[in-house]
Amino acid sequence: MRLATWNVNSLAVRLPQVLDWLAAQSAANAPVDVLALQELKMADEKFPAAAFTEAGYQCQWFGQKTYNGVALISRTAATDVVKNIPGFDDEHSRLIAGTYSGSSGEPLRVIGAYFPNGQAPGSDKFAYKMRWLQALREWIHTELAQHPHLVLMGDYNITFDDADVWDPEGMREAIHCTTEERTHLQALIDLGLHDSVRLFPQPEKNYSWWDYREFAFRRNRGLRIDHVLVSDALRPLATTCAVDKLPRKNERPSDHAPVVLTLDL
DNA sequence: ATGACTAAACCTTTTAGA
Repeated sequence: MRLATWNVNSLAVRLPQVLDWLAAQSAANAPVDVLALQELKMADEKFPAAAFTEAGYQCQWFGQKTYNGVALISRTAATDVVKNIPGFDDEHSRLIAGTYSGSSGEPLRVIGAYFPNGQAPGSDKFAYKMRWLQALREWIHTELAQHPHLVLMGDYNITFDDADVWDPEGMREAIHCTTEERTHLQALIDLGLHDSVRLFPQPEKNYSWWDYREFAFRRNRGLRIDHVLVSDALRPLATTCAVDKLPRKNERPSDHAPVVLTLDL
């Protein structure tokens, strides 16, 4: 199975690129089984379900006007779909989960999430990010008990460490790099999850997001903030995980690139 | 330069992203 996450920064703008990318994966004999999208920035009634259906995919989506919004695009149908963190009252559409079947029928829980940005340490938005992270950890704890094969992927808006930051000195304790955010990320890891990208050899300065300004992509001034976390039971089944920088070279690209995981499942 | 670019909406200006 191949799973991917991609913050598309407006699905209305990026739909052709998403369809092209999915088709290119299939053409390379590496079809994507589940693609988690973030930042749809569209109300549910505007979601282009027909375009995905015509391309051979099923969809679950949870959008909102202007901001946020997440979806799961898949070859097979999802069951037990959950939207947002149960028990956490949230005005934003940030999380969607579904259960899929592996090649031998074993269930795989897939959670796609758009973590809050947090704006700046000390801000109201930062406090919301911390509350959201706490609620996520508590819910993932219960999810892991029910679903040993679990993938939590999306735009985390958090770097693990200096290796994920193009300018670690300049961004010391800045948003996406604070100790408080990284402590929450580590708390997720401590539930029994693994950073798939770090399970495999990677290029130097391996990022998933680059600012639109100042030719940041061309200069590879980026951050690794899009992550694919796999559960303990899935870890031995992971065979590759990498950032696909190709779509970031498109005309009118998203500022994020997809991250793709391959599983022996 | 709390800027630079992109996207959406209350659209020639503001809000948000990261």
